[in-house]
Amino acid sequence: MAPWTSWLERLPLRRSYQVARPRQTIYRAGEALDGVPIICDGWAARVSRLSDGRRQILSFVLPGDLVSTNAVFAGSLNFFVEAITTVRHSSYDRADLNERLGAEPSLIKILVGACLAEKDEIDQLATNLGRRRAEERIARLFLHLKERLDARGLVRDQSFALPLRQQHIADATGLTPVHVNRVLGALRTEGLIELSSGILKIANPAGLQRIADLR
Amino acid sequence: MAPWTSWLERLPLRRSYQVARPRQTIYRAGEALDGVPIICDGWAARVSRLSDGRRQILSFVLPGDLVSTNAVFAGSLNFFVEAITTVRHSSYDRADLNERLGAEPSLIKILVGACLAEKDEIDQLATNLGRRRAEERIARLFLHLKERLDARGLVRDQSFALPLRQQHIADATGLTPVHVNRVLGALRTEGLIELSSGILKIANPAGLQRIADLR
DNA sequence: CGATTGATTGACAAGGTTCAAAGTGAGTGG
DNA sequence: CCACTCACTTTGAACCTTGTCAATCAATCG
Repeated sequence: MAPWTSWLERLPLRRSYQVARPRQTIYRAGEALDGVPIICDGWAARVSRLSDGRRQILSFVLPGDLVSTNAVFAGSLNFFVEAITTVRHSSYDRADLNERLGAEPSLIKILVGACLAEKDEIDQLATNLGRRRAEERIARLFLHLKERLDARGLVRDQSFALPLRQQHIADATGLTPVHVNRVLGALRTEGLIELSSGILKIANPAGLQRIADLR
Repeated sequence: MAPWTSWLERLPLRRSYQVARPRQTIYRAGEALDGVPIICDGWAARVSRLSDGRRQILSFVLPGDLVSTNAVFAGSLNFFVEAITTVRHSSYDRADLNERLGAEPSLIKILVGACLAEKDEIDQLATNLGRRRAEERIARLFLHLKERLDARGLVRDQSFALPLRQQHIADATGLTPVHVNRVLGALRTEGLIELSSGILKIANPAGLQRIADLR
């Protein structure tokens, strides 16, 4: 994959930074959104909330990520954005960005590609939630995160910083925190992962991939 | 909502029709796709398949629908397309369509809008699969289909043709056919729906919406 | 008619949830 | 330095939703 973020970093349109503390809601579904938000630093999540408090994490937004390509074209979004760690974020001015896009067709191509990739990701997520069991979902989540972080050079010796609470993992996989805890215990016991104090090590990549049903 | 399909119908680019029989795979994930397929007649489904045979229906494609806006920009797709009923379908030539898009900025707007709507739909699906129970999922599926068919004038007296087998409903909601059967039984018993010989009647819309957690 | 496909039902198992309690670890203030 | 708090993790037991297996029933079709 091409360096995932270069095109974003090169755009000289960035506005002032904002900082959000962990657990803070950065954006509320439906709110007017003047800019196109990107996460500069820290982890955030796209979240769907049900009326009775149930939550589904639709994706994790990692440093350098556009929150969603939707924001480039639409003035509001249908999901919440929440900070997981302390998050530094900023926005492109939508008008500026669109002007820029008009001038550079190659940028449009990249953006469209990102949008299609986002769609494929959600299709994947829906498939995982609908048809995979707890162990599979969690294994895939970890491997997926590892892949994304690897592209950023944030993985060393099969290990990376994982700032997620078990509640986050639960909300991302459609499970309860208690069950996440048990599955993590099992994965640990089987020697597939080591997870403590915010560091996840994929101790047995092949084994985890087998569980994740990844060829 | 604007007439959902007018822009598609007006494009004079349509190619020859093809016909697929029920249960037939119209497109296989990864296959080269020269055209941009649309469903002219009948119901199809976007389907994700796991290696062990599990299946997840990602969306139902109704008459007049583009299968996916992805096909406008990409030469292959990451899901299967399968016929549910007998399906008449055809494709726009991608080059033709793109040329046309270049000439008509308004068309681009419509297409981008459709793409964003597709993303929101999948987000919805993921949320349903991850965080809602069987009854909720099925109730929402029915109400969602009703809404889409209503926009096409295919709903009369709260009733519409539903060509789905219980297996389809199961694959769309992440359940087993047996459990779908039981939930349908319950919904019938509670007087919320009437379903037989391919006709679904929403007998108690308010009640079903309550179950569906739709305000 | 036999064959096939789908719907329905029952008995049982399993995966996951709920509730509740206890354990752990990192601040924080005295 | 200790006690206290807070957020999170871990564990157990009971429970519930959904899945599995298997059989029967119903409808359609050549």
